[in-house]
Amino acid sequence: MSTEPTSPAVPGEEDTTTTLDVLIAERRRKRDSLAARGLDPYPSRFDRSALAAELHADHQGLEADVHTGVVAKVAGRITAKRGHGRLSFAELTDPTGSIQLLMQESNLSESAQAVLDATDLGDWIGAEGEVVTSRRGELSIDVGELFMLSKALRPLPDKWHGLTETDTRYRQREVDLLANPDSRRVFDIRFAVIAALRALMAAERFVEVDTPILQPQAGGALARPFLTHANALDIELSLRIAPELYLKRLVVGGYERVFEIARNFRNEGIDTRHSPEFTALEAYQAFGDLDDGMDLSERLIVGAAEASTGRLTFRVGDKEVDLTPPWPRLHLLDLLEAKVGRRLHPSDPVEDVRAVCGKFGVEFLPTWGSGKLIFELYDAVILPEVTNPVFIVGFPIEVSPLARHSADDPLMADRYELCIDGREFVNGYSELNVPDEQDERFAAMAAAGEGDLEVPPADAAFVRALEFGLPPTSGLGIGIDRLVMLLAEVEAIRDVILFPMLRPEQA
RNA sequence: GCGCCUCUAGCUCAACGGCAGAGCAACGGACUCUUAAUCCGCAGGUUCUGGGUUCGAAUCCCAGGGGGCGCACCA
Repeated sequence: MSTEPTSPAVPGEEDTTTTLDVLIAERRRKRDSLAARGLDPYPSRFDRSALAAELHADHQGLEADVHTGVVAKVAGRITAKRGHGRLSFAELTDPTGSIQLLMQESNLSESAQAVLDATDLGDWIGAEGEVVTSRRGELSIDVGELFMLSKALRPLPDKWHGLTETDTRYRQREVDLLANPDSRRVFDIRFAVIAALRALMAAERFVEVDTPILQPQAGGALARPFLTHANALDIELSLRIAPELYLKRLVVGGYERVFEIARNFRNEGIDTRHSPEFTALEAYQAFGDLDDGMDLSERLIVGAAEASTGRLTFRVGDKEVDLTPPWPRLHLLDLLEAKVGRRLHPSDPVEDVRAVCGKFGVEFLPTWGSGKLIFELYDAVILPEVTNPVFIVGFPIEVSPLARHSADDPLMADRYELCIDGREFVNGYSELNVPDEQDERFAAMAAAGEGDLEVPPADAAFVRALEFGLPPTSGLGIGIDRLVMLLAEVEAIRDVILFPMLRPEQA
């Protein structure tokens, strides 16, 4: 035991030892003290016999000071220590909860005592002993053997306040997860949602597939892609912005029900609701139309909510959202008529629709047609009013280049969006399966959006696939991150993404 | 991209023009029933970085960096 060299050695020589260095050195010293006794501070394995939650469940309602005669081996991180001389308490936390370790010097083996002396908050510890209750009635392990499973060299954040600095929480998510139970709760919901969606889709006889992320031409949405380069082929590639076109090619190929839980990449703004990489479930169902798609959306979201949280009502800000089905299905043009006081239609002269936009403070570009303007009006005056889920049905063809036009209206598409709390959660439609029409729409888009970085060139391979015949198909996409935000009741998309994109740390 | 806010000990936060402090964690000590244990003692700082104003700057000003929020684009 020696004093740490914390004082400057030579005048003029820079002393860069920080508090953190001293804390780490202290933990290294304890680790080395174990090694010196022949105790491996990083052993290869440990046999756990019980989880904290199991112990609490199996020994409910015991009196104080009870000896059960049951021996258990537990493992986890030390999250609190309370020493009393020759008696110590510690809290050991595993993924299911915490269990108290009761350590009496008289009961501890010699090696257990050495491990106890070398234990800091944050260490991975294994403990073996009888399940008892303390004199105050707390369920505990009366420890006989104690094992260092992995020595933590860095100190943990404050046990009471946790880690609050958002920067650190995102950059060192592992620390956030081990220090902040609420962060763990959010991600538990996320992965329960994804597992539930997979199970629900399997039950609906959808096949899960995976399609290229590196694509010669990103399509299926309007967005600026990330670009990269393939050395072997010496070609430019894009990261996908949506899996849509490949999935429909699989339906052409005979996969009548397919889905992909797809990471998509869009090289655009980052804010509370947008992340450059985000996750969407896209599903395509042959012989279905938009009503089948809305039915499926409803089953998936209700099922995922129940499986991950057991609830159907959620707080969002100061509002409550109720997901209890069935959800209303309302036509976009009807809603707009009620809101703006006149019936609008994509066939209206563009000056008329612009006038309505002006009246409601909706800004627009001169290149936009009546259909796009109607969509913008919807975004500005309909969406923000929505709280509980509502399917909004019928969108202008002008903003739906991959959707089938309505049977009775060539300027409107059989497309719907599911809106909750002012946001779009699902976008779905009856797929356009007429190859010539698709080709024309690509060409029209390219012409209208010349110079626009978001408009992709026509996808010839996709059109060729349509020429082999795409059956009538219902397609939909669900934003997983937003769904998790709703179910976990958090405000920022970065709180539901484990390692969100940030500027790299300075060296 | 533009605007506003923020950065102090390992963590959580004070000090807001006048000696940089507290709690937790650490370190030394007391304690066999605590559970945010308690008590005594001790230590811990490039106040994000660089300039400037001032007798004096963590504090005010300028520039830069990280992060957050809002607006715009987008899902």
